[in-house]
Amino acid sequence: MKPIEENPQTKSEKTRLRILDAAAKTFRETGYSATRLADIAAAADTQAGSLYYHFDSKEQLLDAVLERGHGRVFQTVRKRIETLGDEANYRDRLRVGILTHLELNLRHDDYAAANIHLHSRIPKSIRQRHIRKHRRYAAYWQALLEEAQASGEIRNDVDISMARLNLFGMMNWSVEWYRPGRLNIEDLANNMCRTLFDGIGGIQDHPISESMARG
Amino acid sequence: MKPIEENPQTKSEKTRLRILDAAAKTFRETGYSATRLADIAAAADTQAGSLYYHFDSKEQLLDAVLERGHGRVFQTVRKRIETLGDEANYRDRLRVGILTHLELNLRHDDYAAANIHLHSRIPKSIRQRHIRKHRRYAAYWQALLEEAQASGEIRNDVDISMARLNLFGMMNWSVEWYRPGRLNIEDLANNMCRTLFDGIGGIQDHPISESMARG
DNA sequence: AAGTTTTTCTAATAAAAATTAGAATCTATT
DNA sequence: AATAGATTCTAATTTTTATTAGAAAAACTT
Repeated sequence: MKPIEENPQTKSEKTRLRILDAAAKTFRETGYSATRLADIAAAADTQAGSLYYHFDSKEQLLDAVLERGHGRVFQTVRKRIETLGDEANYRDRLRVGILTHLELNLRHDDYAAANIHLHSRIPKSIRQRHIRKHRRYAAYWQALLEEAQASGEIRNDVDISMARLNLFGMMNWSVEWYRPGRLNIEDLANNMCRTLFDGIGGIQDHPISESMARG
Repeated sequence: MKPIEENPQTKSEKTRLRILDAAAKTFRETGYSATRLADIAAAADTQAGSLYYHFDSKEQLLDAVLERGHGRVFQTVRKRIETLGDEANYRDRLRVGILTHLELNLRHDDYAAANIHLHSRIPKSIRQRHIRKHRRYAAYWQALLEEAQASGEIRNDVDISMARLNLFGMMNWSVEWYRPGRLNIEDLANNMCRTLFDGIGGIQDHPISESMARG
């Protein structure tokens, strides 16, 4: 099987891509185990048997979907942040990163969303490889946040790993609840960025509460 | 089929509960579609066929797991917050709520975690009923946050629905990454609470950035 | 246009898993 | 200890789905 072309030319390549799109969409909506090849075929307007001309197995189809999705998110996020240039502050960089991550996951890209959706539920056989990729992506954000802390834009008492996990939580959970239309993705990104940096608490100081004091 | 007893007495009730525990654990770890009845049976130390003496179908098993899990989380969170009494401030109430939610989901309760894990991927046949329950739980937190805002502990310009979704994101995503041992759940809860209220940003004011200014 | 290659379809086959039936075992009651 | 009822096991059966095989159709070459 040839690698997936970004710009399919031949009929075969176009069909392969159509199938892959259908697979991403269906996996995302239904989960890996619960989707039948017949579902994917229907979404791609073909027959289950025909899929085998382009892919060796259901598992390989999943592998291709995850591969493609992950690559695109990482590349796009990095590129858009780099475009801001060196003078940009970290808060802006992070907002752009958040926006890009959300746009890909919520609007453009079933491939990306499938990655999140299937996160911990991929069959063992292909898990290893993809977990490694997730780690690399996490490491990228980790570095970004650490630089932000070094620059003073994040307080020194903040645990960066924890901050990253909280941020990923906000972002990735949106895949579960977000539905297009009602809410603008840019607003959502700005909101998450603001919540992360400034919190939602009032201006006034909070007295240290009991359970905090003993901790 | 009788309702599930909280304190099983008869042999039958005990076995039913053992099976349900096994189902919750397995569903949580593997997802609904991907777990086989044989897996559940193995975890319950019995045979696949024997499950049918206690449950009518795999689907009914899932239904029972979700039911039980949801009920317990909601009840426990509410009770522990009420225990704080009227004089408690909202930040403390929320911290206790977060802690309880996390404890149930990360440590005690496969039933609870299965609820989150399967969230949007429950078979249509039983989805409706459970979505209604999730809504009720969400409404409880929504009210809590609205009261906090009314009391002044949350800024007036904060969109409470969004804040709730962000908080749920932090909490529920932890089910994907948390593994017992390394990190203390109380620390985690305190951290999330602090991030939500105070953010991670430095003390100094941030100049309003370009994209914010035009929004 | 005839023939060749590529692609897709239809209809088997095979594998996996849920469910059922009936025999076997266990538990409680007398 | 004998019996009846409850529970569990084993071994089918059925259902569902992935996968394969071979025929048909489409596209391309000469």
